[in-house]
Amino acid sequence: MAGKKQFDVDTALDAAMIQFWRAGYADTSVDDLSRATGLNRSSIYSSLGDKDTLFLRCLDRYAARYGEKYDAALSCAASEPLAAVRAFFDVTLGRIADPGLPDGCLIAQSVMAIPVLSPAVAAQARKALGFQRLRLRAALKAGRMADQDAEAFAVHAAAVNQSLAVMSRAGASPAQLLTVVDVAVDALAQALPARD
Amino acid sequence: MAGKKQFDVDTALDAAMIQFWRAGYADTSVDDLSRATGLNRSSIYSSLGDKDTLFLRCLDRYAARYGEKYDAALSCAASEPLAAVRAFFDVTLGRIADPGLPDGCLIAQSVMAIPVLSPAVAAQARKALGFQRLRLRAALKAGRMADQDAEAFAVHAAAVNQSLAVMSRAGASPAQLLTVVDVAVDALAQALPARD
DNA sequence: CCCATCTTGAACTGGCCGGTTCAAGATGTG
DNA sequence: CACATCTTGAACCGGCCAGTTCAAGATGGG
Repeated sequence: MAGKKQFDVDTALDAAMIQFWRAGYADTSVDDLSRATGLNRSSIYSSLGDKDTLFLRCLDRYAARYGEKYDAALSCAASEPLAAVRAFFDVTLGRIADPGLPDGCLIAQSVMAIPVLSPAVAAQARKALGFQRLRLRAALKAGRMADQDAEAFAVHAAAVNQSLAVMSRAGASPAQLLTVVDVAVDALAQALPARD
Repeated sequence: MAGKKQFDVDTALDAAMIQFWRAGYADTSVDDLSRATGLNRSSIYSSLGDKDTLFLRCLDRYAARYGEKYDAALSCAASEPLAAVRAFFDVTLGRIADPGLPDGCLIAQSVMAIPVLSPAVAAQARKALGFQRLRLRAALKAGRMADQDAEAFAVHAAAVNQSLAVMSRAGASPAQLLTVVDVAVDALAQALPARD
């Protein structure tokens, strides 16, 4: 297995991302990454970069992949704010329900570890987290919701979304998480007409 | 400094708790704990136990201290569910606003790290997290709210409360966190009459 | 005054950490 | 076949890790 061909970098990045996602930055060693990707230590350094660089790439990858899904869900129901929020939550619930993926959320988890992360990684995590709220706000405004309402709703929905990561990490059942979403959407539905 | 007297164990436990709270279990070494408490390595082992035991004690300490505050806040406004929920959030906001304490929440942070914690610690973290919801539910039921409404409200408020930990960890301003709470309480207020 | 008691600092162990280097071998090309 | 290219495995480095042990010293009680 040498000469001119290579392993699949994308597959390796996915494996590394899942490892970081499951165990966090601090509790993932280069050896863990080697085992997770099936790559040699040397290959990781030569092809994926050092631990910090690799984590940053995984964070970007995670943000890009699920960011697209959130965008797609929000835009499909852009004209109906409640449906958009529901679709937004469904992306999260779907990801959590996937048995092939770790619980929680790589971004929320990284944010919780900010005091012990490198400045570059911390900044990226903060940025990724903030982007969720901006996505929501943009979608709600696109649904012709008033600016300040869109901001308030986005803040609230983003908050509930983050709590799903915490609760799933604690082993909450899909039914419990669905309850959280239902109550949140219900509360927003009740608040919506009162604000119009 | 020897003979028959001792250092203050409570003070040392507080210092250890804050260290774990700031940096997390994985990123806290016994040396860090030694520095944080001002105690010698030997003294930590002889007086506070090994790292796992000490972390468990800190988790208990955290849960007991803030659990009492949540209970007190909830019971002061037991007859008025919305006021109780508001008082509940105020405890969290107050803790976050305290410059002498780390951001976030030790329990939420520990829950996020469950996959890499020892089973005993993981179970304790899960238990402590679940207790928040039970507190809220009990208080709401004491305020004569219907059982299923109390459960739904408790789930929702606990979720928002967890998200405050994530957001404060990301460096959110007190004003932003207050917005999250305001929107949540507002949404619950809108939903409340509709459910009566 | 003297001794039992407790703390303290330091050293040490065995192991894993992140990171780097290098020779050996597999591979496809000419 | 011969060669250049890339991967691979393994070893090594300095450092930090958790955990343990022990002699020296400070203290208070008798």
